[in-house]
Amino acid sequence: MGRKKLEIKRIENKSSRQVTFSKRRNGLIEKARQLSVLCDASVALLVVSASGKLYNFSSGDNLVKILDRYGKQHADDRKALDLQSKDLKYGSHHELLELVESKLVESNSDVSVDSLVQLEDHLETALSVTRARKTELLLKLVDSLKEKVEKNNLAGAEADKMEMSPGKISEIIRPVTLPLLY
Amino acid sequence: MGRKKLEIKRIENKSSRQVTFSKRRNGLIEKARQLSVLCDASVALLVVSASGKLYNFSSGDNLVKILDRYGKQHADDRKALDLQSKDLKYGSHHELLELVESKLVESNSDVSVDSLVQLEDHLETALSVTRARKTELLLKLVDSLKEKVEKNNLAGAEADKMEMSPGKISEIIRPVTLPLLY
DNA sequence: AGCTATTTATAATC
DNA sequence: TGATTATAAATAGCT
Repeated sequence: MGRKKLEIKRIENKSSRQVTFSKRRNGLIEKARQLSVLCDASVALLVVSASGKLYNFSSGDNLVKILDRYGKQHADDRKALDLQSKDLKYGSHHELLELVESKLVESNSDVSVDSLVQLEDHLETALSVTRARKTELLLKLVDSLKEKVEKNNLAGAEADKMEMSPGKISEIIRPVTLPLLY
Repeated sequence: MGRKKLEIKRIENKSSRQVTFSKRRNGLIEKARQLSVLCDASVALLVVSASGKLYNFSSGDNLVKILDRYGKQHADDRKALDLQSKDLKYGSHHELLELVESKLVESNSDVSVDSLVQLEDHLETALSVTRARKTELLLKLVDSLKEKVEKNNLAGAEADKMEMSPGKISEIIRPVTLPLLY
């Protein structure tokens, strides 16, 4: 929808790829918002640029607000954060599945099966939104730690006793994450 | 972009809401696909209609293929499915966080912090895609259980010894899921 | 599900 | 970046 028809394949020119990314990302997020409002649907959208920046949208504002409360309560506390995500993430989902299965084998109603399938979808979407929100909380945690490090550098100034280059840190961490990324 | 300008608020007429949902959902998914291709970005999109049907898109095809291998190996086996999602879900993410924190407090390099932040984003996106895929596997599981139930009904035909209405099943399950959904 | 009149999104350009 | 504008796309209202 521009001056020329654009083929849908990777844009080779780096700067126009970036410009297009920025425009289309905004457009996509706006479309997602519109769909959720117009049609009363739950929408969760995650976009990560090639350079690694995260953008997201989710229609689950109620959920986000509740998670915010949790997050503020425990603020910078790592242990509390873990507890929260663990609680929200697994227990109930697993329980629900146990229930779904045990009830399914006992039931012979198509309608009930369909409603269970729908329920699972809702639950999974809610969990996805929850997890996206968790990312945001983790990013804030990282930022606050980063601030602390910067303050230490200004104050103590004897900070390079254990300095590590970006390269080295990457080497340590990539082996842990790669099996998940492919 | 239609015959009339449409305000962005819930469409009250049920059938036009449904039609609009169908059209715009397709449009949104196509846009998501285009963004991922044009700009080399990772995109994950989840849409759940008001009636509970799930539609999703993710650019993580490599990931999906690997998960398919896992899924086929264990096919209909519930225990294996749980093990799989647990393995993919928590261990490495948690380990990564431990590493990130311990290295952050020891490091004073902005660059390394940024690269870690990016790494976390990538990881979280990959996990989100993984979880979306898990939903699909769970849905297949439910379907296969449903089939089994149907077969039992055809064969044995003494199946209503423990029948349960849709309403009753909902009552049992909602209390478990609601705290997550709001 | 198809069909257009319109509205939107956006590619090129500045 | 940010604004402009000519065009391509998406889609609202009908059938």
